[in-house]
Amino acid sequence: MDNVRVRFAPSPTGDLHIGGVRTALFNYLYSKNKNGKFILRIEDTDRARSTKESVEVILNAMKWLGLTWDEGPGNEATEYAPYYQMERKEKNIYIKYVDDLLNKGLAYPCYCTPEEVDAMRKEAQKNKLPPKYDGRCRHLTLEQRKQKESEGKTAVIRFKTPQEGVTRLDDLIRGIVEFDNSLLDDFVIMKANGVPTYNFACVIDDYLMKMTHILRGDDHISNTPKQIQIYNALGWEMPRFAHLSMILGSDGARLSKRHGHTSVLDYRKEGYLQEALINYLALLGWSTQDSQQIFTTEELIDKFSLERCGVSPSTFDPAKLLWLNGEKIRSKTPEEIYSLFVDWLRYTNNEGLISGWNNNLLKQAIALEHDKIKLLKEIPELVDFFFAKDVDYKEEAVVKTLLNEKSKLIAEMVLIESAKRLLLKEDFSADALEQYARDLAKEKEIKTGQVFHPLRVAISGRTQGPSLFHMMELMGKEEVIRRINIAVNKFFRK
RNA sequence: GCUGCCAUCGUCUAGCGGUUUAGGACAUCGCCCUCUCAAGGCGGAGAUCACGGGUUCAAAUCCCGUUGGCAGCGCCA
Repeated sequence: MDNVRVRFAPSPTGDLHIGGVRTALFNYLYSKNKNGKFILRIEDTDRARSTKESVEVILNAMKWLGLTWDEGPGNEATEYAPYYQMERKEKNIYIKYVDDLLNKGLAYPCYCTPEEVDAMRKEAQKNKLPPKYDGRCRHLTLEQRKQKESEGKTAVIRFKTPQEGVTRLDDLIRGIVEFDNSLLDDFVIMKANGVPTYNFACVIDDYLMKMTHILRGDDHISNTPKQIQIYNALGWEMPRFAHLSMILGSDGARLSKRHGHTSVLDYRKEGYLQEALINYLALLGWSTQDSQQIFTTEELIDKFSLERCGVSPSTFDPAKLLWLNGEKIRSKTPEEIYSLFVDWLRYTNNEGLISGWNNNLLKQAIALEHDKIKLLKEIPELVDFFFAKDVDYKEEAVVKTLLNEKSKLIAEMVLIESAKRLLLKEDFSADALEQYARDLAKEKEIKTGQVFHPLRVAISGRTQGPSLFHMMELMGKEEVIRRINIAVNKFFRK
């Protein structure tokens, strides 16, 4: 099939979910792999729940993730606006086909109230039958319709669903699935307010937009027979369908707020890289034969295929995402991480966190902590001591290392000696400093650790941190000695 | 309730009838490296392939059933 055209069609009624992003991603990957087009269509026909904010969230998330779409209603040169169904409704795109079906006798107005329909369904369910609208308005005469309308009743338009035979779906992922037509009811295609319903607008747009493949969540599979019926009624050729497996939360239920972050943008706020999220999501429901885990987005595009999409649902695992994020960060240069970090500060309005920090020092500090960063948001806490005027001595570190009963005297000696001797040191490189520390240990007949640890705590205030001597080198002689003296004054001067 | 989908280590998965003592990854545990924390390296534990029947010389792989999970059943999308 040439000229593959696929779409992501979210409804703007809330945040963009992980599950939605996965669907968008697979559509995107498929289109790019086939050298086709990826389209974004906002399904905003639910006037009560669609919000502008939600549209913004979707658009921002898509852009952040790099899931750019290739087309829109306008002819903008660089960035397309997506399609909006309500805009298309205003252009009378859908009504035309509603009329068409009405004229062909394949649809009819229904005057039943929602309450009446609801009662029918409940009744059916009570009798262990599939809940259906019973089709009572199907055979209303023109006379009766006029009567209803004169009573001021409003109508919805229902589609006349064939009640016999089966509707067969040849799904690209799941194979052949058959649905008994007797289970379908005459569903609404246009609401009383003149807005088309999802199952209708979706078909009209997919056809008009020349979609070749519909990749969507498994939860849509039972909508498919209805949509197939519309295609048939209109005499249209169908796209191929492919239903993706669901993503569940750790408790086996569909992913929701209870499982932590559900909006993609929350992950951005946490300091995840878009490529980590992309890579992780690609692994849910898709795999390569060799079970490769780490991919660049280009590789994903290159290797993606529907044939290798799985059928069973998967559980979202935050731990693996976190690992992947660390992997992605580690694969970057300190310079790149710095720039990602600055973007993150701007995005989260946290620029204040590094006010007064020397950029160059920050970059080098990032280089020293390179392997440890799992989330961008961790960077400040990892390196802030480099920029502190007063060393913030973490109590635990001090007690454990400096004031420990057994090594207190040694720690004091090491610091006092170091303050003196380092002052005279000309070569302040990491190598030279390490040599100095080892020599001191040897001379005083103590263990190297007994020199290293007090120095680390005195200088940084903590027991953990970057390589001690690189840290000292980066701080410079003056600052190191200043800090050692702070520690001496604070803990050893009576 | 009805209908549909699904079922391999805790999790993501490889596997499409014999090459499997079921492979990889995350998590977990241990060891090594080491100035701490990481990262990295090595290794361990972890799956009677949901269960029960078939088909076959041979089944995780094919068929049927059971059970369980999930989804859908709107003038929501």
